[in-house]
Amino acid sequence: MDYHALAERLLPGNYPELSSYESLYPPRNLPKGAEVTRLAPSPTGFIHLGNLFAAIANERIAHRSGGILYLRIEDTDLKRKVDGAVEAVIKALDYFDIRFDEGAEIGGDETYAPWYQRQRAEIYRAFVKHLIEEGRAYPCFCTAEELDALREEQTAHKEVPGYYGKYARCRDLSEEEIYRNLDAGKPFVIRLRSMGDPEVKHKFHDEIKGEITVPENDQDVVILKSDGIPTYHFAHAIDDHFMRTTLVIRGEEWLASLPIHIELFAALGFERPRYGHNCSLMKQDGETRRKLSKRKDPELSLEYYRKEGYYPRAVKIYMLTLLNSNFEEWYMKNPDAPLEEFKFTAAKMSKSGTLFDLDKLNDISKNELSKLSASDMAAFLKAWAMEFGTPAQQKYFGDGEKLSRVLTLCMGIGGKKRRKDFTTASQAMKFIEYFFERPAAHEEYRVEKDVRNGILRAFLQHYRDTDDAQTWFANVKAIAAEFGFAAEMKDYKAAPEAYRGSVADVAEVLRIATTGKANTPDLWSIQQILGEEEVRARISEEIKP
RNA sequence: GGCCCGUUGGUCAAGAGGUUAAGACAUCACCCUUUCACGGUGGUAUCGUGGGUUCGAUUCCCGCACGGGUCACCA
Repeated sequence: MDYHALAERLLPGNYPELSSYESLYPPRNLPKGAEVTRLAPSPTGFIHLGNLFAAIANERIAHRSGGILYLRIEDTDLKRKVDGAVEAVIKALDYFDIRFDEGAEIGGDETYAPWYQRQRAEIYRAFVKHLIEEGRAYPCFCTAEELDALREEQTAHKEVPGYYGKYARCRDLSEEEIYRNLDAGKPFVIRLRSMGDPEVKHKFHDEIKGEITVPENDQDVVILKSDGIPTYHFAHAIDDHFMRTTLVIRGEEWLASLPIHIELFAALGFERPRYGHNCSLMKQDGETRRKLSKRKDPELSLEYYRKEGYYPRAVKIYMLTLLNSNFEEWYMKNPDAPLEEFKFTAAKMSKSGTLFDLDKLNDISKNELSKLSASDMAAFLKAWAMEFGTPAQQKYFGDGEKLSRVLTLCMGIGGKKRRKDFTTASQAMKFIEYFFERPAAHEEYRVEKDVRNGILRAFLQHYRDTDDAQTWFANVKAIAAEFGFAAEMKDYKAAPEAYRGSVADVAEVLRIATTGKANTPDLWSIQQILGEEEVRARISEEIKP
């Protein structure tokens, strides 16, 4: 068969010499050991923790080695395209300090552009044409229905499904049949003529998993779809070669198609990048665990964490602890060192699926937030409130001086121990709300109403804004004694039956009346911030007939 | 079902042919304390299973079980 004539018929026109692409996209001039990695999302705009997980690994490996991280958009499937998706991805990752050196909507070195696969159609076709000329690729006229029927038949006979060997009907079409189909205007795809035998296995070094065995591919996979756009597999081989990617860190779900990629690189005569297949982030789902899914787990979208007001650094630290098993230890030893100093390696990445643990994230968040200065905390909360907060919450930030006093108190700044009361910005808003508004509701009092009213009245009688903390608390103790509560906890513990309760119960009455909550930071300090007038008003309101 | 990957406490995990099998989160108890949040002390809890190799295996080898992934003109 005249493959050149066939190639010309299938993909007419003049394409550049293949070798010219090698000089058009020359090897990168980078120091030895520098890794070129990439993120290659499809433009659905949806980005979740799993994407961030992989993104951090790629970013760290590239930048730690003095290499390049670039963003390529895999838009070969039009159905997946969503407007503004690329900007959304860039923005979402930027929130976590993931910066690209070059790529779609980023710019940077234009040598390896364009970064949208749809704009690279010519390169793909040039190489597909070449494969046809070599007899390594052929047109296939099978319809979707025929392929479905084939798959069903194979499944029914317990055969491996797919387009291979004797099932590859168009593989050995005669010249005459091919041209008859073409003349009839039948749509076609281009398939790889696979030379592999899946019974033959090869050892393969995976940067994360170590030695693995990979069977040869025997599937005549589609490399060019009927719309003239390549499939992922083919675009991957071309792009990662010409964008000079050195290391592909990607999800484990790609391991199954590694045989295809290996054959493709070989057929094209390209040197392969190294690969590392990282485990997926799992979620407990009833009895079993499964990979995080975009459909079922909206709460795992990055947007969710932004809305809740998680501190981005905390999320990043949690991801790093999952990503590199020795990170946590390093971080404990170097709490103040920049995260960039950690020696991130692919080899230290986990081989097995990791269950996402919200408790752990929350713990890290709490700790990270507790390290912030009052002004950094204010800036973080404000940014959150302006985007997600209620108008009332936004108003908190109008009075900078008061806010600063509130945060100083709530975070225990200046004290011996930092407070750790909240995990997210949204929790923080709830935590400080009583400083800015009268409590909308009061938690339930444990002390009965008559006694309660007595305590509140007595407090109003003795309360002076100028009292220091000791004097203030001495007052509370006196009131406790007056109403039959133990003024000293020790006394109460020694003989609980001798008292109506303890000074703790009295303090609780005042606390709830002032803040609406049974649990707060130091009440004297809170009252100092609120001011005498406001405190009196709130307490008076709680004296109920 | 075929193929591939994986399996140390509830979770993330360190670890080496001989260890009291680290640490963190969670959990429980106690201490501190006017509440809470911290902080402190201590506790419960782990090598999937069967067979080898070996003086000795959680560690090395094989089988099995279990979990996961994948088998598109999606990526």
